[in-house]
Amino acid sequence: MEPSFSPATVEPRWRERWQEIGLGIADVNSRRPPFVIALPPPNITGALHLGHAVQQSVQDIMVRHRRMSGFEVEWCPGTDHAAIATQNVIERQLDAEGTTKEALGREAFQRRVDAWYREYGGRIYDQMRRLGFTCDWSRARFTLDPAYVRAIRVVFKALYDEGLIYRGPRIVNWCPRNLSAISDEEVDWQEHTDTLVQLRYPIEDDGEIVIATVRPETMLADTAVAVAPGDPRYAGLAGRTVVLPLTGRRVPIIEDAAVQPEFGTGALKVTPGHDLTDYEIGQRHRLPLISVVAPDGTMDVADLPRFHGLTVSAARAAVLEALREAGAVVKEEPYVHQVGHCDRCGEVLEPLISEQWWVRMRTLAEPAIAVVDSGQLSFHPQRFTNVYLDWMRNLRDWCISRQLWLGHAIPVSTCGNGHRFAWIEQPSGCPQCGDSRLTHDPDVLDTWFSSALWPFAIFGWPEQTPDLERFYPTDAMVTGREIIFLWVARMIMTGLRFTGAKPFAEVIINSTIQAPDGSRMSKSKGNTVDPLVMVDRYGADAVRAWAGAVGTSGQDMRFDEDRIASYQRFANKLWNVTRLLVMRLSPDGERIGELPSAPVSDLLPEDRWMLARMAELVRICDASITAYRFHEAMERLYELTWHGFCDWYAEIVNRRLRTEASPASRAAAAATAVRVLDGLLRLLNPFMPFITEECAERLPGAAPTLQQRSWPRPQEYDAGDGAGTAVAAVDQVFELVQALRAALQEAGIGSGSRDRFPVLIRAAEIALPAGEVQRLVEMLAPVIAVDEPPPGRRPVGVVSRGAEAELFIGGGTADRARLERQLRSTEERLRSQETRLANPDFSQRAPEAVVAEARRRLAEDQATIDSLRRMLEESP
RNA sequence: GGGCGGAUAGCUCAGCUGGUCAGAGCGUCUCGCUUACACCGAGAAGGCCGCAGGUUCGAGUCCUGCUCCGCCCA
Repeated sequence: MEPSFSPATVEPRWRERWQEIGLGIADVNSRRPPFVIALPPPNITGALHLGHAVQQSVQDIMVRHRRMSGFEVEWCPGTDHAAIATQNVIERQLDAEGTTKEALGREAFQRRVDAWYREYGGRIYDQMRRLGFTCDWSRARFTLDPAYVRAIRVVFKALYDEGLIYRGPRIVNWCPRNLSAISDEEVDWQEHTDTLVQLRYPIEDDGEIVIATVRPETMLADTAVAVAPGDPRYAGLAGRTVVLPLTGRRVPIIEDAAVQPEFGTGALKVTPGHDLTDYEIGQRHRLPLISVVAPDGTMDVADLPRFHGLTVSAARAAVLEALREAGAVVKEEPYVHQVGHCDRCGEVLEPLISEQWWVRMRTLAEPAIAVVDSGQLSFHPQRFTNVYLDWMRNLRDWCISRQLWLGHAIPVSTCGNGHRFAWIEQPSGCPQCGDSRLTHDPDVLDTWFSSALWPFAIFGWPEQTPDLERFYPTDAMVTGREIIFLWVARMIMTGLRFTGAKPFAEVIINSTIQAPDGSRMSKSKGNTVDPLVMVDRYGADAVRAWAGAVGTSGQDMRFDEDRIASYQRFANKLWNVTRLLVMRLSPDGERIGELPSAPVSDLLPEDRWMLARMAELVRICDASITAYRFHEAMERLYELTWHGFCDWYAEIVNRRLRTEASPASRAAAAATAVRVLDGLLRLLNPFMPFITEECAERLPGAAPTLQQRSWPRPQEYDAGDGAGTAVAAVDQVFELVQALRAALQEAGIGSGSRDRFPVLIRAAEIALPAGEVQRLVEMLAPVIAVDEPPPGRRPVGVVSRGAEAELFIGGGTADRARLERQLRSTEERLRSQETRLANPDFSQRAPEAVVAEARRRLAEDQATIDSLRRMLEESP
């Protein structure tokens, strides 16, 4: 084995092995209980980003753990056609070539898109494979697959026929660049500094009212002025008429609760055609709708040639200038507010009235609220339950149409006689009158409409396929919290409505990784981290272990590359402790053959200590993973592997195997070490699959993959009766060793000293025979135990929990200071324990076990103090 | 405006249902290339757990208020 672990040479080999044996491909006929996750489909045009790496690592950890626990695992991957994103990519290419999609025509454009999908469609899968994810690649789905398209039409038609999908003019977030509607959830709000303008509107007959606005150009479309009900400043004005400057249009003053009296002047210009809030006010008061902005984002006011055709921002300046001329401007001040941008192209969105397709959400939402409310479907961390419920209870109808060139065509046609109908198969005639003059709806569906069906459409729904029967409903949905509304909520609604089942039992929200300064990672800021660069730098195992350690903490986390590096070191450590055992125990230095098993009666205290610690670790890992606290499992695995197994146990085993210990002791050490390492590798496999496979292959009992081995059980690490005592005693010995090392170091003797110093140990409080304590201490510190003080040397006193020792270092180094320091801190702890016990309320009200423990510690500290005092008296 | 989350060693973070819980990694300091590992080993320093009250025998851990920071919704 090489002296250090090299991910770059090891990883490809295991990727190939897993592929060869079909790891991840589920058998629909298996008798094992199923465990199923549908991968939230990434955008097919995208590359793997850090968020994916974390989220998918979490899923792979879950899936690998279940596979070892006896489940038939189906982790179904897929990609999403991401209509707007893809269209933008292709349009940019065309632009670079000096042409446009309109010049190309729909068919040629579609060919370009298909070519793009062919070239990049598999890219993200290749990237996922580099991280070792064990998806069921044989079942990979794409939202434009024919079967998937059919599922979408079936859903659309059902909702349409039920009246839950309708077409109508309403206000939408309009992207003037894409010339398409955008859903509320795809609006990217950014802070802008604009000018808040106060405008004087004359009231008919007499008086005036001053309103505040950041969008003066939309005053051309005002249809009312609103004030808060009961606002004393405007008492009696409701019902009167305002004459708008510039247009001279007469509009009413109304009262509406949506008006915030503290904002601006407390009077609001109402422009239902160009503002969402105003639209709702307009609905309530039956105000007329006026549009002054065209779909391309220019002013559409033919009767006002001064403004007609200007862009909105040019019009803003022009209208303001005209208002100044008219003397209508009262005040202008800078104002910071949030402006909606297109998530995909960054363009400022224009709220516009537009004819669109909508889904009525109310009836779909009710069961989706109930299933979460009743606890049948739960969120982790739990607090996201309310985020979901609040949103669901205030749902607006969902705009599902997009004016794009690619995506799922809205399956609706209208015949020459005006009959409109939804269809599943492309129709040749009107089902009502047979007319064959059909016009298809030109719009396509929102991409989220298709993702909403993901958990069941991937398994062939609406056909009753064996996959669907076996793998649906799924067990868990792992995703980011920004996706709760976009996906999760919609999946729950459609799942319940169309399959009668909740699409997954649990929703696990993974942590969000922020840039090191705490800001959001984004491409535009250029502060993103490429997970594959991290893989190149530290290895896939390190990236995954890091993801496991941060992915389910429920907290946002600043990116810290050093933390990934620390898992690279951990992988190297694991490699080297394996290397140690292989070098000691294999004839060829490459692979350990079968080892004789050691009976419990042959185990030495440290063997039992190691086994008991291992059994405890298995229990902790089980509990943590079950509760989705992967960070806890990873932390404990790291801790015991490095600081339990490598630092202590392997050190001892190394010496036991090299010195002339008895054959029984050698066998016990070898068997225990290999058994524990094998267990650690299995526990670590979900987190770090490559390194663990590579190491496990060199141990007895290797399988083609660790994924075919079983998940460790605590009973495998039986340490015999009284293991608890052995653990406590060995812990005490280790503490004694540390105290000795510290004293030696203080005397200028490093741990690597070739000299061995005599030590006289008194360890009556350690529940081990004196010989055992001496044996362990001699293996772990540069000392040699003696029964009598050697003549002519002054001792250096050492006290630890349950033991004291005298070290005989030549020359007699002064060490009173160390003992005094230790005495002070022990006395301090003793005093606080004393006051605690002296309180009668404590001994009466606290649980007995707590009180007993306090007494035990008090006694322990008292003994330590006694030893320290005596040593201080005796030392010069 | 409403809601949620955070504030614990220099940095990034753990601390489950209140009783060693004051921790880890990185960084810093001191030794050491001891034939598994310098991607290492040994030792050490470093924090009144944001502030103020309260509940309790006992509070980073529960309650209230406040101050900053972040996110979501309107």
